[in-house]
Amino acid sequence: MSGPYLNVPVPVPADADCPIREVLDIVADKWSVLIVVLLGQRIHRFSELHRSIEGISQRMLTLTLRTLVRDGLVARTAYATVPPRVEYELTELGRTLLEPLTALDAWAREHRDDIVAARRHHDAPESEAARR
Amino acid sequence: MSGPYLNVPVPVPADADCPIREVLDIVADKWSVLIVVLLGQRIHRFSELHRSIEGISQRMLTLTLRTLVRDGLVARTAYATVPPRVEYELTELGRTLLEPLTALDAWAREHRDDIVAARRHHDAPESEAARR
DNA sequence: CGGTATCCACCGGGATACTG
DNA sequence: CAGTATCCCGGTGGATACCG
Repeated sequence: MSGPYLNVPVPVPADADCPIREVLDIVADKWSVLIVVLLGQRIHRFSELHRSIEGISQRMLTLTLRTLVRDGLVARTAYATVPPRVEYELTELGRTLLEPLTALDAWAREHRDDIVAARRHHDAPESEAARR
Repeated sequence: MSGPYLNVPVPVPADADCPIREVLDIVADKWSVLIVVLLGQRIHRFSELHRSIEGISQRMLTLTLRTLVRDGLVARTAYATVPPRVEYELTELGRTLLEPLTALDAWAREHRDDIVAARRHHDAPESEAARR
């Protein structure tokens, strides 16, 4: 863990069907990860998700959930009560995704300050020396 | 590792500034992860990246690299030769991102078949019984 | 409550041409 | 070689209204 580069077992991602591109197709959108993470904590009703995810529209919540169900990551259970009640939870497959997502979350927590610092340094007006 | 849910230490992601959303802002686009992964293997010249990432336009490669440099994940080195030569490599910070990305890649490799199966099952014409 | 349906604005991103 | 500049198309996703 001390060499200049981690020896990652990833081949060239430019291939026609490439695992990295596939996983990006699933999670690299605005809402999927947030939903999976929330469902990783407990079962949620539709309206609970709607309230918990600030800024999401009803439409996008529906569409994103539909895709997650289709991909086998989320299970949908509808109860024929009135008013209706629909619950969403992670499937076994969906739960396996929590591990890498948690790693990503941990990375974000550890390095958020570094990123903010990098941005500030980059956006600093021209010369890095000479302050007046 | 056998309970119904992994106990992930992620809080509600709906907060104003939330680590998960921040990391998504960085990697949840079409090209950033592919570039980081390629640079995780070795230094690349601009044209090497261009050839290695199938489907990327010169414009998007430039823009994405610029953002990655700004975020402190990638370092850019230009040599004043003619013709010019520009090399991109991961920074120390960028290399730390390889670990969670590798976890995500491993997940994709392990579960790609499950996802394909889930999709096929979901898209199966109506009734799961009765084949005629 | 948990959706659909419709309309539309925005912008990510491709194609192409040009430059230091 | 490594970009920049311009144009423009299509899909993502928000707002709103309606439905079972």
